[in-house]
Amino acid sequence: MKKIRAPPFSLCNSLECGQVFGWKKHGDGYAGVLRGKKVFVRQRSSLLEFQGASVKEMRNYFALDHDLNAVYREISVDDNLRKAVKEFRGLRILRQEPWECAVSFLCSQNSNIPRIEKMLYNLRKRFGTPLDKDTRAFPTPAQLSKATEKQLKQCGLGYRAKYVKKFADHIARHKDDFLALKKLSYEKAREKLMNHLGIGPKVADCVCLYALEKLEAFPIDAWMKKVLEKKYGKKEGYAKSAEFARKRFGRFAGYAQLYLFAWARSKRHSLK
DNA sequence: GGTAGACCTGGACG
DNA sequence: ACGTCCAGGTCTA
Repeated sequence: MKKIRAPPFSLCNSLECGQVFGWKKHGDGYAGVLRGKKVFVRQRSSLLEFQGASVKEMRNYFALDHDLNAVYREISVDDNLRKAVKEFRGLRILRQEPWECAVSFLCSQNSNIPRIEKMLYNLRKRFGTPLDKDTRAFPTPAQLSKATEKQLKQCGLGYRAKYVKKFADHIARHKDDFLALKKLSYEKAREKLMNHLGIGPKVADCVCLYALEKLEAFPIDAWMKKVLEKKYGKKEGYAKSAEFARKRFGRFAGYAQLYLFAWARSKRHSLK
């Protein structure tokens, strides 16, 4: 078992806050797939212990280079944030693989977490490369583009099947698109993502934040809408609300979003 | 540029 | 049991 010291870090907060869908509880840790390799990871006090990937890959994926204390200093501008940070300390915004992240959030629309997990599980099971007898990698763009819309529907995607199909076809033909997006500004990358059928403001922001390192992205979903309304008196549309958030929380607004999201979803706070 | 309805599906609720 | 509602939005009109 390899080890990295990583304070402040919380593995369960990072993997269970809803930013990523591919990890499964396994014994005292989690099992998942990273860069096509099966990985097991667990936390013991401030030590991140793992096998299946290199130290460098884990550092990068878990964003151990993010200076969380600096982030906290910038986003702790009111009581809501201070409480959320206190409760979810160590939660990090991961560097997900953009393709998998985009498909995940394409599937997430107008659905719920158990069902999203089921869709993604079905996609892996049916189209992913086997790694061992009970693990499959997330299907590549080429693998998914070979799937028919009907097969995708059989995985439970519903009307999202068409979106995923079209997106897979495009990415399979333009393999470097995500590399290019990473180099663009947040605004440009977001605009390009939104050109795809099925990717609107929210999904685009999720991909920007969780996979393209655009930490100023502030995805607004149903939960964030409630938070903005109940805690900040904001009832405006997406663009204005996001602008408000970026102005208030600064260049790490995305971190503020994820902490507020986790905090709202923990249900210890009435938002009704 | 902003806003109602429809949309696959399955689990929860009455 | 069985209809209705709703869920991490987006498209279309």
